[in-house]
Amino acid sequence: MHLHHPTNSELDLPSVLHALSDPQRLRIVRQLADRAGPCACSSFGLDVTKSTLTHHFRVLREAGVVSQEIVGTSKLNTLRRADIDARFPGLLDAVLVGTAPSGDHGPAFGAPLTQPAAQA
Amino acid sequence: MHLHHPTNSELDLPSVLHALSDPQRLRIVRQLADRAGPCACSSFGLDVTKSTLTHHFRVLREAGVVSQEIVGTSKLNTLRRADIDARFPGLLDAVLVGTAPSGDHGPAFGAPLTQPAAQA
DNA sequence: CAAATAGTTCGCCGACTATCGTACAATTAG
DNA sequence: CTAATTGTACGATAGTCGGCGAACTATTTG
Repeated sequence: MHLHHPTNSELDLPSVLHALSDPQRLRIVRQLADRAGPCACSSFGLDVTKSTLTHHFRVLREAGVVSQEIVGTSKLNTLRRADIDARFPGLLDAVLVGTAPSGDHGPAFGAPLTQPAAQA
Repeated sequence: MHLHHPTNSELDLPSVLHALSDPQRLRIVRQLADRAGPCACSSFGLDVTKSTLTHHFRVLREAGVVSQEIVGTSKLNTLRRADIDARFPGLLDAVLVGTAPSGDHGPAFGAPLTQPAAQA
């Protein structure tokens, strides 16, 4: 099953900005940038259910912000940094700077990397 | 009547990105950047009604992207470039580069860049 | 096989969005 | 005073969005 990823030249500025305009997705992108390696969807400590998580990752992928690869039962996410930089130079850096932990209500994503619901 | 403008430190990244994630508003911002001077709402050649225009300018103002000043029957809009640059360095430049006329259906109204008010 | 793990899919909800049209207000020009 | 110009306010409408839960698929592991 091939997940659809927009090509480099298909990247659309309004779509990318929209993908980045949600706080949850912004947290995902910042963590992805910090970690600089593929991460499973469930490893971001977001306080939303799995289905909502699926939704956000699809928005990010369809806008071309992340790429996803299925490995086992996981879907590994990678920031498409080079592609976005090539098409919209400086955009990602600016967004990441503007999302710096200082001014952010940090979710302190050190502890609860588990789903809020769906377990007991 | 004082229009509400968020202060510099009230600028919120998701809100700004959301304001910029609409094609019409992106056109407004690009033109504002090109002209580098206050312009009335109706001088952007957008193919939407006046009420829709009012809506878009309100979104831009409430996100802190533009400032508005009432002069006569007009409302003059200015890009809050310095404020945005201070809070989110590089963001506006990146967005403006990514909005270059190449990929846009250029409005091509090179003529009426005149300010309706303030002179005659 | 059975259980656990990781995501997906679907339907639903409430809230918001972009758009319109009509009616209105305020200022400027004749 | 009477237009004309510029924008606002107020619905209304069709659509999107973020969120949930429940049921499902697929893979890995005991």
